[in-house]
Amino acid sequence: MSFPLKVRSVRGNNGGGGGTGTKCGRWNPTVEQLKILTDLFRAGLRTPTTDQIQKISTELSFYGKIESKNVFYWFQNHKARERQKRRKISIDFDHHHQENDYISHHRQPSTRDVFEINEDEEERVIETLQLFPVNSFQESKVDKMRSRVNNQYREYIRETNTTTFLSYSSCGAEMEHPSPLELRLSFL
Amino acid sequence: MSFPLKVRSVRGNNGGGGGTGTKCGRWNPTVEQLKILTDLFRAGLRTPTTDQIQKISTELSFYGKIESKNVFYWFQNHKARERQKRRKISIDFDHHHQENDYISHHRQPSTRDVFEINEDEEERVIETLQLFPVNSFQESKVDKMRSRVNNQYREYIRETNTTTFLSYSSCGAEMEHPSPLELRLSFL
DNA sequence: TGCATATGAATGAACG
DNA sequence: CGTTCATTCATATGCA
Repeated sequence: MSFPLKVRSVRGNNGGGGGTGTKCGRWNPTVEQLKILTDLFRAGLRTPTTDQIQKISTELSFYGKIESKNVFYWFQNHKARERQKRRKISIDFDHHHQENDYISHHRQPSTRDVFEINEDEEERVIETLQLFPVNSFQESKVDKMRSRVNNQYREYIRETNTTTFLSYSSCGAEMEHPSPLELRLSFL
Repeated sequence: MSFPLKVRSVRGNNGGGGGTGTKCGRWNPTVEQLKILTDLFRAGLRTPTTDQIQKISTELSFYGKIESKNVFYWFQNHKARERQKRRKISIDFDHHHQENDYISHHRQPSTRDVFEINEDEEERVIETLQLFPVNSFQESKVDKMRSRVNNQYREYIRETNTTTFLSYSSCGAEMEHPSPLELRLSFL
């Protein structure tokens, strides 16, 4: 089903111990966090940059304990699973081989197969996000640089901190929790 | 939470398939292999040369199926992830509560840092390893090779074809499986 | 209760 | 080397 309609039971204890559970096991997003993440994803964000991850993390930290790695993993997983889902579906669709015998022995339940074909269709990945107006004119430049910078300018990078966009005017200091997507996107 | 200390589970059916899994998919280090690799890493080894890779691989093959490329990738990944882990620590301070001054941390995100995953403290990188006396006399050659080696494994492969690095004349062509770290290091 | 599933986390492999 | 992708591991969770 599209995205978790499951309302993670609100474990109230998101304060001290871990926010994810009683014993600080693994992070478990709160509904607010999940909504924001999902919104961002639906808006086209797939592979946030480091700064984006940081900002998202910071923003989400208001709603509960979270680390940037959680945001990182979330996007990685979400993207991967969307891809995987699509892939399986297509295979199942055009190939459609039902090898009954093949499944002879127990297959490991660990392997996730995908079953749901339904999906509230996502927007195609927006190639050039316009979500980040501040960076807009620089973003493409940065993007291009990102991949090749490391070859020759490895040492340089430190200096060429291209990110000269500090325009989170409303980011953080004392922010309400903006509900609207628009507002959320703005802090990036 | 340190980390799960997952003893790579039962996939280990090291018999038929491939030693790494039922389907011989990708390599999965056995605990012994992992320990040796980790030891070497902790001892300061970061970017093994081609022959070192060969020797390590040979050594590890006793404990299970392994190819040299696995060793190559392992070090690449381990090094990269250690770095990104460390890099992240600097900015992922507690941001549970917003600082009023957002610019407090300025650190140039080289490209994409990720996060911190805590882990047992690593030894500092030993600048000049003395662990590998055998190669000492051909230091320069090794140095030259080194830059090529770490580009891509393909290049690494190419390298192995054209290079005359069969220089483990007296260095453990066939060996027992030494357990102690000292012994392990010696075969390099 | 026990399995199926959803998903956080980890890591092998590989790309640019 | 930094980044990204694919697959797997490990849990949490939902349901019958």
